Amino acid sequence: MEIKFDLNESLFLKDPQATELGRRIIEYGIILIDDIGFEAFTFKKLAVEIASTEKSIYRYFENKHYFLLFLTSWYWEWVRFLIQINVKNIECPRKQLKIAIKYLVLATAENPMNKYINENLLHQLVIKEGGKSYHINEVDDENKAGMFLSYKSLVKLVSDIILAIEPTFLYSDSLASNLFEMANNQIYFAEHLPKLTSLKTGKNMDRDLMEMLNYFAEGILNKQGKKSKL
Amino acid sequence: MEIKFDLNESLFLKDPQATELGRRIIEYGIILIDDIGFEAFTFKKLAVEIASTEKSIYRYFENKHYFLLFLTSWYWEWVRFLIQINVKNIECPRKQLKIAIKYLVLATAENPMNKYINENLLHQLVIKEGGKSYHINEVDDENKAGMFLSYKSLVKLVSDIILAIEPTFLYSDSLASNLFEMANNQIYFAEHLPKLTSLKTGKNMDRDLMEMLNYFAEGILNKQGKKSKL
DNA sequence: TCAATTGTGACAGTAATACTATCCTTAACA
DNA sequence: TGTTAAGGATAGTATTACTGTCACAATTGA
Repeated sequence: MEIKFDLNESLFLKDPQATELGRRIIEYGIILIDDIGFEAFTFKKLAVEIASTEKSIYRYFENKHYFLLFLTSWYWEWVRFLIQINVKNIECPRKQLKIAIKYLVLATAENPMNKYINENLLHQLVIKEGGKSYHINEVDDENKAGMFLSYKSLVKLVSDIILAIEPTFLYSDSLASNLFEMANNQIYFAEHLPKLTSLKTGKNMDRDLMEMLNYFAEGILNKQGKKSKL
Repeated sequence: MEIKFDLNESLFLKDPQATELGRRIIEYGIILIDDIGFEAFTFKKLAVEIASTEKSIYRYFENKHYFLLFLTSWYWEWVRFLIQINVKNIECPRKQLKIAIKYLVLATAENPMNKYINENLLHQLVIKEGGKSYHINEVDDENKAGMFLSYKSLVKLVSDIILAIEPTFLYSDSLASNLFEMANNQIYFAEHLPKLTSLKTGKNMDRDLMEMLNYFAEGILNKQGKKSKL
């Protein structure tokens, strides 16, 4: 099976999802960045890996930063897709939020849907390198060009669920974005800087993280929501 | 006035706080990174800026990554210092947490204490580039070498306050680190990706952010803490 | 007070990075 | 059968991220 997202066209020069070479760039690009890190990653190294040339990769992406942005956008689209289809037939918004949290934590742990995208590796990549896609000097220009639309729609989806739970809640966007940022951060900390988190790596990490995020979200929402719940 | 922190010695080759040139490297390094961003920043450009040479800067720092780590560590030490002295004579841990939140938000907005470090710019730098200091492939080695001790002690300080409020709380480390990450992130979003946050830029942003963080922290802690509060 | 050390600048050099340009081959398509 | 597009081969450039050597001035210490 294969899934294709309509990503913002500023992200690439030629849609890599549409050609054999493009898909190999994505597939082995993810593997290589995961392996050596985004700083050490170059199109030259990737070209050698897939037995192609630097120039050919430059025909798809202007530079490695846009490539990273493409990968993270694909990931965000994928998480949004998963949340959307799993939330569709649930009426209770509190249950919807639980489901959203579930899929933002283990988006990739189940049901790999693509021949050429390893969603697990991609999740690891977003955890480690995702922030670098928007912590850049050119953020305002790129934002104007629509390069962050995928992340914004994902946050909006969850923010709307939060508002359905508590329509007068003042911080729905912040809570939504923080759930994503926190999830990825706490996983990263657990794996590399364990003093900075209460999460422990291991078999139950995903489940524990889901519990933690639910606990936080419930606490924050109940504060104000008490009246509407009773 | 001047303040000097004892930072981990792995962070530099020669302590830049101790010499005139070292202090100029710090002063203009912060300005330059703020201006052009960490990716475009090079020791060559900084050398031109301060009318020195690339080689001289390399005598203080192995590379620009260690320089960033030095700056962020300095910042974390500074925030910890501020929280510590302002919390000292307060007994109520809930008030202590409020104070911690206050200083993590506007650490630098008041009382600039250094001739050669512009704490405001440094805060902006940490907001934009801070995550890059530990989202790197070498994180485990550098962690072993003690390069992240400053951030860890800061998180521990706040985590302990949280535990004083609610000794049975399971997520004190995660809540503490998330308060820092969230604060910086939400400011960055407000300034560059406003769809991702409920914060608005402007005169009241700091105050609003403090309120938001307090609201979140209280909600999360009250959940369990209710019994001990009544 | 002379010698040794330290800190810095001047300059040179290198491998890798981040591209850009040109040309050629092959496959596809019309 | 002629035309176009995709990709490979090769070359070239400015910049980056360093390392090495030497010279000089100021400080230190014996």
